[in-house]
Amino acid sequence: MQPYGHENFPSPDYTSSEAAGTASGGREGTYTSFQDVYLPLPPLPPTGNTPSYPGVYGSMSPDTSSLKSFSNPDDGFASFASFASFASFYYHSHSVNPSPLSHLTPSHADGNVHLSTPSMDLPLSPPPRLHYTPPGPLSPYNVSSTLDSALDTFDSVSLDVSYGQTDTLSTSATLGGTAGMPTSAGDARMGDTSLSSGGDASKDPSSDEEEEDAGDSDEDDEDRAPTGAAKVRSLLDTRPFTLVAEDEDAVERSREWPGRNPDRTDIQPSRPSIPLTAAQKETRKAQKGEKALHHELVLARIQELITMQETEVRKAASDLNEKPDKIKKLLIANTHYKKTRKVTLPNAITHYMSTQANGDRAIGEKALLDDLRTLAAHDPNLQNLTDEQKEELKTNLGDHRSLKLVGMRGANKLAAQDVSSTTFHMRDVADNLALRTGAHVIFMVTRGHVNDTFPTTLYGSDNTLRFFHESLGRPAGDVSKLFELWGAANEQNTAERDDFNIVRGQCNDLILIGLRNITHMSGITMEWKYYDTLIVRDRHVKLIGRPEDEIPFGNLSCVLKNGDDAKKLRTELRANRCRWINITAAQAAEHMKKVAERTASGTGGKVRKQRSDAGKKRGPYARAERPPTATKKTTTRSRAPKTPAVIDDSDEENVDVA
DNA sequence: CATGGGTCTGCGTGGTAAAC
DNA sequence: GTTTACCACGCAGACCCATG
Repeated sequence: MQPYGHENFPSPDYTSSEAAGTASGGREGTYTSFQDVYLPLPPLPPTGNTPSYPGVYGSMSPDTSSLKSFSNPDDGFASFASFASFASFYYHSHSVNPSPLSHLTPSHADGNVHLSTPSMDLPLSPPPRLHYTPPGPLSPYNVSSTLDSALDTFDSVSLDVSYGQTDTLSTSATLGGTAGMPTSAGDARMGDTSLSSGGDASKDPSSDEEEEDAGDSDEDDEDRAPTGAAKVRSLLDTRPFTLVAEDEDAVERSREWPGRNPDRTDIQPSRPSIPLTAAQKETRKAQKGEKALHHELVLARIQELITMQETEVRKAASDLNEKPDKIKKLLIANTHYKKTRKVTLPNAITHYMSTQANGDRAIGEKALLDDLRTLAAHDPNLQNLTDEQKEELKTNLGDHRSLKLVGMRGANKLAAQDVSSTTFHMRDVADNLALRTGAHVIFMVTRGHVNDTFPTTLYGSDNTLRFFHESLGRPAGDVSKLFELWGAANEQNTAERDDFNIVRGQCNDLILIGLRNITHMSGITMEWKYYDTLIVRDRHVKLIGRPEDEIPFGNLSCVLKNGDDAKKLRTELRANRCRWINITAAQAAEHMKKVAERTASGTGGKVRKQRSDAGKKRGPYARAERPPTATKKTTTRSRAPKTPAVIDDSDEENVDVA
C-alpha cells in the first residue's frame, strides 16, 4: 500500500478507469481515486547515447509539422504521412509511454483521417533530417528490401505507420532496424500489422504474399470494413513514399539542452564510471552483509542513547521544575546539518591536485584521495601559499561546485537521470514534511522540450491531489497533462526564457512580493506614482538598492528600456541588494520633507488634474431632469444581487425617461 | 506604445435621523 | 410635516499598472 497518492503521469489518458482501459490498450493501471493511487509505469525504453529512439521517420515530406485536423479525402496520403510522422515523433517524445497513439483521436465515421490532441494542438519542430528516397513506391510488400537498402546507408531505420478508422481500430506497422525498437504492443489491437527489416530478416516476400492474401480476403468481404492493415497497404501502394533519415549529429545537437543553448558554456563534464570487476563485485557483496549488520548495531546504539537522553531530560526537568519539552528544546537547539559545505583550503588544494594529476588520466588510473593529499604535501607550488593564491584556489573549487550544481547536463540521458533522482528526492522530502508537520505538498515536474525524455510527475501528499478536482474543477491528470503540453510547446532555451517581458514581469513580481511580505498586507499593490505618500509615508517601508544610475525610479513598464536593464534589476532583486526595508516614522517624515522640497522646486510628483466635468451633473439624471415623484423601490442597502434582469430594467427606465 | 483591467476620485442619489 | 445633515452606495471618468 502506498501511504500517499502519488503518480508519474506518462500518458494523458488515465483520469478514469474507463479511459485507462480503452485508450491505453491493455495497461493495467487504473485511476479510481485520488487516495492511495499508484499507477505502475510502463517499462522504460532501452537507453543508448540518446534515450529516445533514433531512426528514420516515414513521411511524405520533411515538413509535416501541422497537427491540425486534416480530413480532405483527396489528400488522404498526405494526411496519413503527417499522421505517421506525428506518431513517430510523438513516440520519441514519450519514452515511457508504450502507446503513443492511444490518446489521439484518429477515427471518424467518414473514413478520413482526423487527428487531434486531447486538449490542445502541439506545435512541432521536426529535427533536421537527411532524405533517403527509395527507387520506387514503398509498400508493405517491398518495404523490407527498401529498408535493407536504407540500412546500407544509415545505422538504424525505423518507420511508424498508424491509422485509425474507428474508435477501436488502430494499426501500427513498425519497420525497425533498431534492436530496441518496440513494436507498440499496446497498439496492437484490431488490424495490427508488424513488418520488420534488419531486426527481423524472416519477413521474406513469401510471408508478405500471405499477408496480401489475407488482406484481399478482408476486402472481398463486403460486410466488413477494410482492416487497418489493408488500409495501410492501400495507402502505401497509392503514392511514392519517401523515407526521411535524421542527420544524427545535428539531431543530437538539437535534442540536447546544451545544444539548444549554444551561448552557455557551463556544461558539466561527463563523469563516466568503470564497471566493477568480478572480484570487486564479490567483495562488495560480502561487504554488504557486514555493513548492514554494522548499521543495525549503530541504530541500536543510537536508540539506546536516545532512551538514556530521555531519562536524563526527565530527571533534569524534575530537578529544575521545568517541563521536559523545554529542556529538550534547549538541549537540541541546533542542527548539525548545514545548507552548503564551506569551501575550505584543504579541499581547495585537493581539488587543485585532482585537476593537475588526474586531468588526462583514464578512468581507473586516476589518483585516489590519499594519493592526491600526498602529492599536495610534496608539491612545491602548494607550499607557503600567499593569501591571494589561497583565495584563487578556493575560488576555483567554488566555481567547480557551482558548475556541478547549476551547470547544464551535457546530454538528455544525463538530464533525465538527474530529473528522475531529484524527483524521487523531492518526493521523500515532501513525504517527510507532510508527516512531520501535516503540511500539504504538491509539485509537478515536466519536460521543457518535446525532445526531453523524462516523464511528467505530479505528486501530492496525502489526498492533496483532490485539490485540482475540488477547487480548480479539473482532475489532477488534466492539470498535469496541460502542464506537460505547455512545457513541451514552449521549447524555450535559457535566452528565450529571459525574454524582456518575462524578466520585467519577474521584477514586478519580486517587488510586489517583497512589498507584501514586509507590510504583511496580501492585497497591497505597488504605487509607482504615489510611492512617496501611499508607500513610504503610509506604510513606513522603502525600496532601496535599485541601480539608480541606470534605471530611473518609476513604473517598470516605462523605465526599463531593454532586456539588459531588466536583467540587471532582477539580479539586484534576487541578490537581495535591492529590497524593501522598514523605516521609522521620523525617517518617513524626513523622506516626505525631501519630497515637499522637490515639489516646491517643480520636480515633485504629478498632481491629479481637475476633472473636466467638475461641477456638472452626471449620471442618469444629468441627461434628463429627474421626475419629481421618481422613487426607487429598491434601496441600496438591501439590494439584491445584480442580475441581467435588474440591469435591463434600469436601462428601460433610462429610455423611458429620455 | 496600445490596451485591458483594476483602482481612485468626484459627484449624484436615496435613505435615515436629527433639527426646526 | 418639512428641511437639513450625514452616510452609504453607485456611476463614470481619470488614472495607474502590467502585459504584449
